[in-house]
Amino acid sequence: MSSALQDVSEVHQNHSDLPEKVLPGGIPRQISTRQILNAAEKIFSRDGFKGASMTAIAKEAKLPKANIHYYFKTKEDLFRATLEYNVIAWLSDADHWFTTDRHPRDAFTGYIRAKLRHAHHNPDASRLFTQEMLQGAPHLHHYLSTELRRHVEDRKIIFQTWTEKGLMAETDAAHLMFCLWSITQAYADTGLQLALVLGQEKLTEHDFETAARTLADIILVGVLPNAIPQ
Amino acid sequence: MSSALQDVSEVHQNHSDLPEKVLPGGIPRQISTRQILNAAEKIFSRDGFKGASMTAIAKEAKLPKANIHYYFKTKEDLFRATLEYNVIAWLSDADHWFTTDRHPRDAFTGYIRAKLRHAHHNPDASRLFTQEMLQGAPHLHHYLSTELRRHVEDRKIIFQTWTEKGLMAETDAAHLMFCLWSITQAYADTGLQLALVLGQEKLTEHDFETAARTLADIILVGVLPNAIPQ
DNA sequence: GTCTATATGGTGATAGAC
DNA sequence: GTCTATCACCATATAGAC
Repeated sequence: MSSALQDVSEVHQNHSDLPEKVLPGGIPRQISTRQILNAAEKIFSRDGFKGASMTAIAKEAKLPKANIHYYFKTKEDLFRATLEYNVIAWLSDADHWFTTDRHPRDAFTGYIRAKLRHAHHNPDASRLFTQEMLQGAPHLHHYLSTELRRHVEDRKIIFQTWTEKGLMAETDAAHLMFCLWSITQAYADTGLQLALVLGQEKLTEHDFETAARTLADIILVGVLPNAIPQ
Repeated sequence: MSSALQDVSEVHQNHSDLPEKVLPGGIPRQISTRQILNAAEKIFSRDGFKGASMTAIAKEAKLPKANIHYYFKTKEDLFRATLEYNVIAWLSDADHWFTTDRHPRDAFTGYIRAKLRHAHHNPDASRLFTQEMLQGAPHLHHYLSTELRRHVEDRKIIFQTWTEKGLMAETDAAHLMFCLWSITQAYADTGLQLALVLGQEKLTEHDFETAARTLADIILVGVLPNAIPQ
């Protein structure tokens, strides 16, 4: 299942365009496992690891409960597989926007828009990640302190380059990335509730557009140089 | 229990300085219920509504499980009470910073610092709120579409006044508040995991200080007028 | 008011027929 | 590979002794 960990650099709107080979085994096995993983993503994201039940996942996948245990021995195994297959690839998906040859203006705008698109189209994967973080990231501990940490370190260097070129104000990279990450995360996880506060039924494409623009406006002005407050 | 819904305008670091009368009944009942509610806050915030067990809450509260059911008839009742007692008051706690007579610079700085302090000192209440939002806010539906919506409407008017006075750039109030809210929320809910990414054991006071400063820097420059990007 | 003991139903996991 | 029937266990909730 380690192939699911590799960086998926193309932007995709759902999992159907992931390469077939990420799931091992024959065709019938692939169909069943994918069905199960998609169901698991939905149920785990809504109820958390403890709160989710194998019965609910089986019902969602329209398969007998025993089949789930045939493909994934334990609930724990299924959860890990769901994180790896549905979440981790998605996590680093918007990252190709940060390269030294880009202008920070384009990089941040592009990143924010890409992440918000993901938020809109893969709300379950996003919520699942948040659930895992809320519980203290027991399964992602290693991933956070290695791969994700490396990502942040890379950003730091790119930001420094931009700052030296005079393209960007001096900012703490880790906290800035955390800001961007948490806001886009929030739009995915609690967009419906935000709509409630706004007095709407649900978030429209237009709201995501407004969100992206407001966010980019705030971040950009705050991050680009030559803007002195007060 | 409706008295717990009222606005608590003073900043407090934990629940011990809430007025005694928010919990009805005699002294022994007060002691037990508070013990239970604090335990419930901790367990529900970690495991969610479905994931939490009455056994775990009882163990945390150091009381027999039957006593919990004596004071709060069902798990559902306990959850509602926990939200109302531990969360809703805390939610509107940092709001007194937004008044027309303040300069937006002071208002935003004050709000961010106050909210981050809460995040630091009441991580469980914060996480519990996030858990509830993740599950679609089934218990807070009414609160979101009435009281919280009114809060956002009030902010909108204050921001407009500031904009007219030339103290603030024109910004979408709802999305700006959502930004502020979600970031501070994220520091409370996933601060430990952020620390992991930063390569530390836990978030120190110094990190919260850096967070507050970075955040205020970004937001302020983006929100105050006369700052033209690029 | 407090707690022990228990009723009733749902849980993850498996054995074994097909 | 698939699914029915069933296991041992843990959940919420309550009855009734103190």
